Amino acid sequence: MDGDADLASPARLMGEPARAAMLVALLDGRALPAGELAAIARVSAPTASAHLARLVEGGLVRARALGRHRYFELAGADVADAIESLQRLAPRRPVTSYGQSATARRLAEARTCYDHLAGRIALGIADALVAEEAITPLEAGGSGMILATDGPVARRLRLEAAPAPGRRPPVRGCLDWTERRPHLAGALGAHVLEVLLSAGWVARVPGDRSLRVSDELRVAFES
Amino acid sequence: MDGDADLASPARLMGEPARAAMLVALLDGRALPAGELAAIARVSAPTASAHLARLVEGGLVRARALGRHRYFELAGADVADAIESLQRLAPRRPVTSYGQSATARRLAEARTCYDHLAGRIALGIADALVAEEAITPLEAGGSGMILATDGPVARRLRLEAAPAPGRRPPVRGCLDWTERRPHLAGALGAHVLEVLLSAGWVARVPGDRSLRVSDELRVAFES
DNA sequence: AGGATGCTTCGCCCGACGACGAACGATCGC
DNA sequence: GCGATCGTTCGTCGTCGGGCGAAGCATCCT
Repeated sequence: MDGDADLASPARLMGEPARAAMLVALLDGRALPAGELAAIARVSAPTASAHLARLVEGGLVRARALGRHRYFELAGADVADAIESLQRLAPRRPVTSYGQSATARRLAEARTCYDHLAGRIALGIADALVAEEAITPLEAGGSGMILATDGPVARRLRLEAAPAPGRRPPVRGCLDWTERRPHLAGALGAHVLEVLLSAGWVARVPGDRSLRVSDELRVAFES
Repeated sequence: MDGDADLASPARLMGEPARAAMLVALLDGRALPAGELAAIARVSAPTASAHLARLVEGGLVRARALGRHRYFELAGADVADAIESLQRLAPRRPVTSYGQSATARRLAEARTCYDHLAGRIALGIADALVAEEAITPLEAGGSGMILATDGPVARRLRLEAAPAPGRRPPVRGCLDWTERRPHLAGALGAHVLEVLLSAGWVARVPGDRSLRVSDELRVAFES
C-alpha cells in the first residue's frame, strides 16, 4: 500500500493545541525547559511531560538534560519549515484583522521567527538591503546571495562580519505571516538578529516572541 | 495570548490517517470524486463524506459538483507545500529501506508529485537540464529561472513551449523524499510532465501515483 | 543530611471523534 | 417515469487520548 511517507503522524503531533503552542514557542530556535513549556501551553506538568515525550518520540523535538532541568528544542530546520508552512495555511479561517490586542500589535511590528527577525521592522530592513543592492531580491522560500557589504545599511548591520556560507543558504526569503511578504531569513537573517540584539537595537520580551524595538531603529526602518 | 497563526487546526486535519491518505492522493493535483477517495482511504462512504466536509471547512480542499459526482481537489499550492514539508519530516521514524514492495520500487523510479514529476527519472532529467545550462541549479525550496531552450534535452522536452511566467515561479526545487535531492517543480516542472505524458514517454498507473516509464526515456535519463 | 525544586510515572476520569448501518435527496440512464 | 448510482445526513457505538492529582526519582542548595 504505502510507498508514501507517513504524513499523518507528524501532523497528528502538531494537531493538538497544547503541543502546537509548545512548538510555536520553540520556533525562535532556543531551548526551553519543560516547566516553562507547560506554562506556555497552559497545562499541568504531567500533561506537558506526556506531550513532550511524544514530540521527542516523533522526532520533532530534541531533549537535552542540564542539571535538574530538561531543555527541549526543535529537532531541526526542517521541523521549523513544516511548522511555518502550516501556519501559512492557518489564516484562511479567521482572517482576524489583527491590531486588536497589544501583543498582536507588538508581534506585527517585530518578533523572532525561528532564529531571525520578522514583522514590519524586518520587512523594512530587508527592503533597505535590497534597495542598496546589498542582497539579491527576496522571494518566498527562495534563496539568494550577498552582493555587497559596503552600503550604509549593510555597514550598520555589520554584513561584512556575516558567517561564511556553510550548509545553510546565506539569504533566504521567509514568508511573513502578518505582512504576507518575504522577510530576510537564512544565515544572514540569523546574523542580523544577533547584531541587533547585541547592539541593543532590539530586545527580547520575556515569555513572548515579540521584540522591543529601540526608537533609533524604528525611525530608520519602520515603513 | 495568540497573535500567532493557528498551527493546530490545519495540522489536526492532516493528522488523521484517512484524511491524510486522501490528501496524499490529491497531491498530484487532480480532482477525485468522493467515492474514489473513500476507497483510497479504506473507509465507508459516510465516513469519507464527513472527512471531506471537514477538509473543505478547513480550507484545505475545494469541492466541485459535476453531475451526480462531487470532485475534490487541493485548495492551492500552499496546501501541497505544507503536505510535502510534513512528508519530509516523516521518514525520521521508519528509515524503511525501500525497494521492498513492487509498488515502492515503481514509486522510487517515477511518480507524480502534485503536478510534476518525481523519482529517479525526475532527478535524471533535472540533472541533464542543469548540466546543459538550460536552467539554474536547483535547491530545495528555492526558485530559479530558465536560461536557454536550445540544448538537446531542452528541445526534446519542448522547453520553448513552456508557459509564460505568471504568479508561479518557473523553476522550483522540490525535495524528493526517496532520493533526498531536489527535483524539478514549478511551472516548468508541470510543463515537462505534460509533455512526457502527451508524448507517451510516461503514463499514469491507475489507482497509484507511480508512472510507467517508456524504455526510450529510461535509457536516456535513468541514473 | 534534609528540604526544596523540576520532571516523570501511575491511575483514573471524561469528552471528543472516528467508525458504521440505515435512511434520505439528487442525478443519471433507459 | 423507474431503478440504479452517488453522496449526504442521522443516530449510535466504541475507543483513543488528553486532562489532572498523587506519588516516585533525580538533582540542587545549604
